[in-house]
Amino acid sequence: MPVPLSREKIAATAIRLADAHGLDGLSLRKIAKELGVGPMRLYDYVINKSELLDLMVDVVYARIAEVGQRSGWRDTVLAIAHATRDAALDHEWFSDVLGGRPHLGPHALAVGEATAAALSAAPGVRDIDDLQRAVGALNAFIIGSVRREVTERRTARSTGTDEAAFQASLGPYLTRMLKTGRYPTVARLVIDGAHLNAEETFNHNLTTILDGMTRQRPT
Amino acid sequence: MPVPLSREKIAATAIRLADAHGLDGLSLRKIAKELGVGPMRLYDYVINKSELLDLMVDVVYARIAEVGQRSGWRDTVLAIAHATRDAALDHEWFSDVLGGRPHLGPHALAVGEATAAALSAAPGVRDIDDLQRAVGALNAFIIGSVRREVTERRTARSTGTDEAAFQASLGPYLTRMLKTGRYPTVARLVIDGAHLNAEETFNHNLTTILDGMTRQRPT
DNA sequence: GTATTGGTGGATACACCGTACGGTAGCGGG
DNA sequence: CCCGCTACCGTACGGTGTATCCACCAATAC
Repeated sequence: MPVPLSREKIAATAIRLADAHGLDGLSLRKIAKELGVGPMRLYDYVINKSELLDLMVDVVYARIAEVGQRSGWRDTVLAIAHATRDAALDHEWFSDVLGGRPHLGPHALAVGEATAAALSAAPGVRDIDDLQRAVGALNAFIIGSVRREVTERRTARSTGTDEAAFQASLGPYLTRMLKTGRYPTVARLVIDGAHLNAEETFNHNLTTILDGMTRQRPT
Repeated sequence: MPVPLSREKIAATAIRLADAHGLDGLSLRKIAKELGVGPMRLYDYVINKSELLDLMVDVVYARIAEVGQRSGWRDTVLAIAHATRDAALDHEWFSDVLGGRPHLGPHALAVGEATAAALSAAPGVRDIDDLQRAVGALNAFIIGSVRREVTERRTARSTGTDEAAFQASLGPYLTRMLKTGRYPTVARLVIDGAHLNAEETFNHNLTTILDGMTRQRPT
């Protein structure tokens, strides 16, 4: 009644709900109720739930695209990668769809364009085949990293971070598994390795990959 | 009646159905019907659907683990990576859960152990922090690559591979977008770049990343 | 002024989902 | 022989996305 509803408003409240209760807790009925409207009203603005998801995704990409162009190709790539990671940490559901559907919204395309343009200016990227591989590798790394990190954060939150709660929840099974001695290296990683800073690790690996793929290869 | 049902049998038919109709098309009711049983019978073997998913995932990891140990660390890593990719191409739903939940089944742990053990023998991986980063980078790349490839394959299948069908389905929107001139680099990639062999690209990028992260860095 | 039309918003309905629950039938022990 | 227990199973509930129909109301035609 006050404001007549719109795709933007629907996407915004959908994002709010998804942030709060996850993608599984998101339903058209709840969105409609939040907007004080019957469920079927949403279908005047959106074809189906999948299109609504695309809408939400592109809103997030809009925020990522805001980082804009930096001075050098490398700074641009780093900025986009970190912005993507930040966005996924703010909207964990974003990591659930990352890489799972084609991102064709205008802002997603803008981010893709900025990334590709930056990489095409990198040394070692000589022709379009190089560029395609570089874009693929970079995006693959970002998608995988962000997914892993969000998943880790979720399990950490659900089990509790401290040693005791961890031992109590996954422990009965996982510690038994590790005690078998069949997974010594994994055991060492689990026991010794929880203290690494996530952003630092992300940045470190990102740097390594950029270095690796922009190095001149023997033709 | 004939064979009294078991976790393995349930997982097997669940995998068959998921292969055929995707993860969205998978339901406990359909699995039960396929087994000639009431839906609630499954709950005698499985706590809930999520545990069934974990079961399915670990069956796939069992196949990946079969590649076993190779002579050198590098061959081992390559074999595991390719086996993971192959498994995801055989079971596309696998890519949907890849990285989206902790993989704690025995076979998943075995694969993780083999990967970590191999990487710990790589040059340039000096302490456990290096190892943790290396494992993270590698897994991130694999997860992202496989997801991307499966997604591409799905959209290609749904739109049709040939130029005409592609132009007809995504064309009206995507070609219009690209015609705006705002995404010149993406346009070049889309128009010129479809012919790269997927496995080759995967292998190429994988090699690049392994080279990058096993190179000695200045302390 | 009245009848008709068009379009808009809502309620209802359907098919399906995961899963909680209550009953029943078969079987071992007293 | 009867009782109690256990293992199984059908039914039912609350939820989902979405198609369809219906009631209302404004504006037009006569």
